[in-house]
Amino acid sequence: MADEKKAPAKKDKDLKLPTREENFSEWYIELVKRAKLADNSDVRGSMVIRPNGYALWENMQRVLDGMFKDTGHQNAYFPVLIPESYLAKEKKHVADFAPQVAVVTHAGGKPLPEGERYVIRPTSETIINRSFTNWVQSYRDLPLLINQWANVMRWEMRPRLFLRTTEFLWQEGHTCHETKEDAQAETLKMLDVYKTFAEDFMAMPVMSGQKTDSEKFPGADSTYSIEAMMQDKKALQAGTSHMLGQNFAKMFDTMFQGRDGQKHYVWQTSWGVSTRLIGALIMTHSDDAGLVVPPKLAPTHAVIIIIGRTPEERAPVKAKAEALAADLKKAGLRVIIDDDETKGPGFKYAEYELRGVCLRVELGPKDLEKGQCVLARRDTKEKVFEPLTSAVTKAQAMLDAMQQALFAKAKAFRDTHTFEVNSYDELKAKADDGFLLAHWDGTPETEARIKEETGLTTRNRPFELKQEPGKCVVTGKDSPGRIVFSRAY
RNA sequence: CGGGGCGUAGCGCAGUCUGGUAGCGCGUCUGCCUUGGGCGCAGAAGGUCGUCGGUUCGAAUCCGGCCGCCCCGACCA
Repeated sequence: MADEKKAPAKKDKDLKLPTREENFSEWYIELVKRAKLADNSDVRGSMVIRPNGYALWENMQRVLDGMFKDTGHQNAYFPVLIPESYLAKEKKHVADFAPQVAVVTHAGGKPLPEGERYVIRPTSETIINRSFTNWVQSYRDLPLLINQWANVMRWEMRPRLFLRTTEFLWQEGHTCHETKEDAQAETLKMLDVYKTFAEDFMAMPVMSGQKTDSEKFPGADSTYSIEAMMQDKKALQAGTSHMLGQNFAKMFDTMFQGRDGQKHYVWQTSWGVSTRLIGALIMTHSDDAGLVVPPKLAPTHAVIIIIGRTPEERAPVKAKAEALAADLKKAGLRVIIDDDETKGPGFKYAEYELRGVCLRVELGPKDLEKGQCVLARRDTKEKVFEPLTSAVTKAQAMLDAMQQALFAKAKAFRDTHTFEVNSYDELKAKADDGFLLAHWDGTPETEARIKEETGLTTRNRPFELKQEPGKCVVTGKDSPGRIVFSRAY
């Protein structure tokens, strides 16, 4: 009695996630940890990607890699260490990346002399161009279409699981072309590949368009992006594609002998998406119960939960579950069976919702009597009783419907949070409301002023947005067309 | 780099103000029980209290240094 302690009881807090409404950022972090997607590591800004999270990445990789191969690209691998001198070759490139680059100053137990130090790649344009210079001799070697899957490192000041980590995984495509037009076409083609991937597989609507000069990649002539809207109405740049022009070719003398017999610099592109996409996926679809992932990328499509009190009850249920699992797998679904007797069904329902399994199949003695099972969809929580004979086709139909529904819901959300604004006051007033389409005079000064005063940045000038002349909301000067402003990750 | 918070069992935390045997919940292990929305009972294992030093008969607790992580801002995919 005397030593009665306040024993924090098992509260909702321990079981449930913070809600998106009360704290979006906390919700995201807790979800990532509780769904076992990733852990923080002891290395600041770095994370451990756990099997549940890595499986998502593997699925993304598989699809994207197929799309790259279909468009004629080949994979290769270049070193993680880049001679520091390479980076220094291009002033703009080095100046913009310098604060983010980790430098290797010691090796072999000794300090490396100045000039022989290495940087850990923040991106690979320079070292890849070093090779390209050797590989390209003639116009017959073009186009050269290369991709690499790799890790890169950028020393970030403010890391966030998946969205911005010091080390991250990505793919970087690097191509060389004979003409400017070919390179420009490649840049836009790969941007479109990203858009297709985002929309058809991630079920995440994106706006593709051109970045402003101040948001451009260091060393590019022009940069294009796909931009998505998260559930907190902030924008997330989900992929970029760069028209590099001849900037890197000139640094590394990457030249070819043309059809005219003369030497020419190649025209280049580069493009990439990263593990940030996992963060985008989470923040686009997930809810307060946990992770929601579109079936096309889900590591697990269905979990069959066996219900029954006694071994006598469970045995026939288990046999039926195994038969059903086999049928589902035959139909191409990724299925697991949960026969753990130490956990109750309620616990399991919550657990698989947290982990983002698309379909829950409940199977118990009562179902066997009726020759049915229960199918529950993750996104809508819709629960149906389905005869076992048609369970496979029903499951497929539910997954298809879920894939469509996730995209439709995300698109509706984005569209209802996209506004045309026609004055600076309106821009300020709606700063937290989503995507704002506004006229801007095109100067970096005005762009910087808007960022300073409102926290809004330009996302891109979307291709799908008809460009009609107007007046800048800040300065009143001429504007060629509206551009998207938003808060952003 | 500035502002804030934190470091005690695998996880979440109490204990620190006011120094005196290291605690609670969850999880884990054993056994029983239970199973259609986060079951129950009994028992058990598990901690150099971030680190180094100081004060003291005695430090998780007081003092000082260091390290690390998280959150909020300035940089970024």
